[in-house]
Amino acid sequence: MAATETRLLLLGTVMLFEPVNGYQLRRELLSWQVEDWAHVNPGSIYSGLATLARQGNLDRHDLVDGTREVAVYTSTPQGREEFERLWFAAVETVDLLSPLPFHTGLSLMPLIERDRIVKALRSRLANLDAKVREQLEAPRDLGSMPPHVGAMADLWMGLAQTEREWVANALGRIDRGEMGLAGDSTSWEAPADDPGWQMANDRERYRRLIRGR
Amino acid sequence: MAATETRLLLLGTVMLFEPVNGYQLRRELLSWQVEDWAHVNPGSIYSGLATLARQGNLDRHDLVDGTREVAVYTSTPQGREEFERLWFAAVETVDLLSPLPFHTGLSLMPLIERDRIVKALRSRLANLDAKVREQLEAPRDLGSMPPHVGAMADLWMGLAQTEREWVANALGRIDRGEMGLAGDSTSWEAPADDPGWQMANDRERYRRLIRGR
DNA sequence: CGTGGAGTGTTCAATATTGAACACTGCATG
DNA sequence: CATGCAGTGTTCAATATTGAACACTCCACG
Repeated sequence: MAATETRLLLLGTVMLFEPVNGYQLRRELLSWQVEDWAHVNPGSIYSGLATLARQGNLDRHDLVDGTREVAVYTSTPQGREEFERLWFAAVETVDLLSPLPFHTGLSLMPLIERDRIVKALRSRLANLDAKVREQLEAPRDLGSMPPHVGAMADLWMGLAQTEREWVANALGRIDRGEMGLAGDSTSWEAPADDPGWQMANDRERYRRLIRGR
Repeated sequence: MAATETRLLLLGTVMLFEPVNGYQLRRELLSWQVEDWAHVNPGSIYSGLATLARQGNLDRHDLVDGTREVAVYTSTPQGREEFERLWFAAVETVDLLSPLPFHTGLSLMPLIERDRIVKALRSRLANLDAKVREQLEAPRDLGSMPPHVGAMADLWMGLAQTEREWVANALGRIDRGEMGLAGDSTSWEAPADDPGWQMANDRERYRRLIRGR
């Protein structure tokens, strides 16, 4: 779990679906096609959850569900604070060659208050600008570096520019209430055919089992 | 060494500077500011070299340099083949959320023949186009996904577009012989003040020591 | 000359990651 | 009602990664 985005992702997903077991998380993340970007294979989910529990960011409940034993996780207050911290770091920190934390953060936006999202994105915008300026003003020892290195720097600048525009645009959309965030006038609702009802059932049962101990 | 870009980077850097020891590699990579992107801390260099040696991609020579023992590495024929394989995979494979293999590949361009670079970049261009088309034609269940997910897809498209243009442009530059690659009419030369002479000395000494065993 | 700080070169224990494999429950099929 | 196959939920040994710490040399400075 060196890659802090695994922490962020697991903590966030638990918060979205708690109480929840490892397999449900795996299924959910697969359905987000997260495996395409984050590197979450079954093993790292379970060990990541264990680590987060050991650190006091999650509570582990060993339930007996019917005949079956199942390990179900819920977030702790400390875990929710940790999530906020990680989320801010992921969204504010610019590293164009490791975009995963940022993308992970974006995908977990709904867990953060609207005002704080705006604050974090504005901060990212500033950081992007700073990095671009830094790059432009760098003592471009032209001639001292091979041409392909210069070309790579161009690519980097292009990516920074693209992201900058996207962030600015996103801030506009949020401002106009178009991002479906909590507190927007027209907050987004999941469609009615409801593919997640199964998990909602489990969740309710888990909740009762936790209470009844 | 799950991240295959560490393999690629180490193998390539050894090929650039062989015979070379772990510390020299570390210094060189630091000077490329590689630690900013790839995650190479001292430990992973040494264990990565050990792994590559165990697999027969590198030879390890335990030399006595003056009074000091030093572990010096050279590439094997198998290692050079492996490098080509890894390089092609890194440059051809499009994963916009893990740009490191591509960047690592770009930084090691000088180790690859010009024609093969062109081939790989053309292939990447095709793969980028394919992914973009796929994304556009995806059954955009508009309304079935929260708006922030759609916004993330927009970001992804923008990045793909930016990279596409850069690759097309780079192909043009290579074609006009502006990239300083081996075989270009005006191949690029390091400036004369020669910051690498120290390593060149060590290299020569290591070569003699290896021969004299 | 000793004392210490910077540079060189490497190891190592603690931790994380990988993905194959396990164990179990339905349940459909011949 | 065996057989096997898809789904559920988790563990584990092998491997990789981390970064602090080690051991050494060189050299400057009081």
